[in-house]
Amino acid sequence: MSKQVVTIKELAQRLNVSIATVSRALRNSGDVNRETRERVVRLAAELHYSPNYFAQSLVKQQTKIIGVVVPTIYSHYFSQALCGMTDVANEHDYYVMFCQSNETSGLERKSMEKLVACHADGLLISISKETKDRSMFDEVLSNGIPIVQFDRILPGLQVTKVIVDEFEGALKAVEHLIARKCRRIAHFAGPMELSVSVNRLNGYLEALKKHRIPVDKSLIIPCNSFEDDAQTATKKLMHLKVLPDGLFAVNDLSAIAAIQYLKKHGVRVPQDIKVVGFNDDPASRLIDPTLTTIMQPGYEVGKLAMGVLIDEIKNKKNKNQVFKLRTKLIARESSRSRI
Amino acid sequence: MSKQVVTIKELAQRLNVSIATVSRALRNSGDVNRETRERVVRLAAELHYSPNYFAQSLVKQQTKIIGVVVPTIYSHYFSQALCGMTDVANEHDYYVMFCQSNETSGLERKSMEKLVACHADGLLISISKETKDRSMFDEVLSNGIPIVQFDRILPGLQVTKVIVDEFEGALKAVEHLIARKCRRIAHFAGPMELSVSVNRLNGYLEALKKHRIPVDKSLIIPCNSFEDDAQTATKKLMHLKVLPDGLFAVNDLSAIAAIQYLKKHGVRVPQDIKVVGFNDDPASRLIDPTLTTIMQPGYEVGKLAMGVLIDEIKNKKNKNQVFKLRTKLIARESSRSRI
DNA sequence: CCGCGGACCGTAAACGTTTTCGGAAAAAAA
DNA sequence: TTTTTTTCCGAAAACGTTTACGGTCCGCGG
Repeated sequence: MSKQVVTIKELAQRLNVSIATVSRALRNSGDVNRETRERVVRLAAELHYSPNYFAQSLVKQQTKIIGVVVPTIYSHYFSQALCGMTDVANEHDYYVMFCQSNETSGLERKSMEKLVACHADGLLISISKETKDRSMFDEVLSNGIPIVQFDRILPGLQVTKVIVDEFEGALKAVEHLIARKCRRIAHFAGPMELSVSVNRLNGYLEALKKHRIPVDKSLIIPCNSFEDDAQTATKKLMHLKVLPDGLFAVNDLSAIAAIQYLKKHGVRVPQDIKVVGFNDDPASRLIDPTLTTIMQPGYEVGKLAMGVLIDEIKNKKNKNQVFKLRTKLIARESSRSRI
Repeated sequence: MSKQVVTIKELAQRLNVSIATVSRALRNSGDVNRETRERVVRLAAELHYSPNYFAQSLVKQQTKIIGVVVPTIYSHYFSQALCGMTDVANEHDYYVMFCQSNETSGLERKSMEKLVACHADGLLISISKETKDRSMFDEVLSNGIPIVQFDRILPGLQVTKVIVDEFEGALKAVEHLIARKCRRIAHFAGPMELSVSVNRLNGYLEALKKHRIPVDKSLIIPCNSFEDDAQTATKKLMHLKVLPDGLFAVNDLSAIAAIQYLKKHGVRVPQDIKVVGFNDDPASRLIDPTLTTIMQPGYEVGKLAMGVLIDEIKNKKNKNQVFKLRTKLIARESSRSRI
């Protein structure tokens, strides 16, 4: 930012009026002669004057900046959410300041510090895998900056949360398998530090309980979303004495990796084992067989989170609510009963 | 932003020194007694003081904000680029203000206006499909704000550009097919308003020319990346008198849609027709057969673009250069010659 | 004893706005 | 004419910083 090109002061000088008048004319506030106003407006347009947002922020005590910090944008779900957020931000003339934690709590903290330094009006956060410590969150809050958590939640914070009903989604997924006569259902479980993984596991357990299927711990295999991990998990699965007839994976990528691996080793999907994923990743409709999955409304999560945050900012009120969005089961070939 | 929690003024009062001293102590500039400095620093830490970024920007005449405007983040390639950008921005303590044009020139213009209003130090832009008009770009430039274009370029602007060598990538792709004995090679061509589509088409034509294969216009089928469009394109393809033995698609999504459609209609890939895509979308390694494709270094594009922009800002110099990154061919099953 | 340099710190201007308050002039009412 | 009201506009403070400039005090050399 080299020396501002045209300021309110320059306009004032050129028109032989005070800067106050110029400001009033442009803001359309207070009294100013119709003719004067027109002269001001005309010259402003002519010189492409645009007010310095920061100077305004200083006196208005608001920046119209929303800080967004996500673990990584490199995931279909978070892309969708960011999309929804910026769309809503645009409607309300807010800026979105984008930060990534790259799944580390160090970068997450640094991002939050930068965000309070630039006096963001509010923060939208989905925590990293590492995050345990709430001190930085408390500090943000004590600075009077509202936070809305979405998707990945740090428990214990008195703030509004926008989440997806993972539990119910997982329940639906497993019941879908049970309805298709699966009785030995395996689960690829995500990292237990993440609330979403826990919720999906709990949904799995609840479904079994509901249908009086005993829990077999050897069928619950830890798996960190990464392709390699999913392959090892699948290998473990295939080495069980009795092969399961169903698999509920914590996300689509591991489900897809599993399917690939199973196919390569002569296990047929869905005839021998039916598979359900989670996320409705674009890839899920591209593999063979297409993957049954649980759709999470990422775009809606983003829209809603940004919406309530802006609302809280405007009304200076922490609603401290939990918004839980519903998932949708999308049945495809990987769980079909008759071929 | 409710009334700033703790300001430099408050620190000064509490310590019975002037605000100038506080500022000097914290900035470590000018002379200030060691003991005084320590007292200041200690109290600042204690009260969690963080300077108001905007106030600083006002006097320093720089915001450390980089505006990024992309057509949509809802694409693997742009996600990667954004990722690279934020990583570099972080290293240099810059903010990234994120905007989406949703492929409309209206939103693109509005985003740019907002970005000059908040006095971003520089802009990183990949244009929308609609963009024809350069007036807004000129205005930004005339405000002294440097621009670096990446990926999708609006021709004629005297600014630095970071692009991928689409031409050479397409050339490689088609030569790969030719080397595998394809002689009737079709091309799904993207929208001609986009420089990238044009470059890929030209690469295709060049490859044919180089190997003295006559161009058959009926083999060049327009296709707008969308799934439906790709299906209609594939349908057209199958209705040709003689089926092509190769297909070079403008991007992976249309290639994948084509493969699905071909498979469903009994055409074998790669035996009957070999297919190459563009992008190395994660989906490309998940379908059956896995898709041969051209990898574009999205993350690197982002890193480089942000890097040169920051460099130009610091040195106040528009280098007006073109950085062309190389693609990489990733051979997979969809183009194998022996099965 | 005088003067000088250095160490330390305060005053005030500047950055570009918005907004309160009050004043001048014009118009209306008396 | 005088008073009141209205219309329009300017001065100045405020937002939270940085920084150029100058002042005070101290110690030291002469």
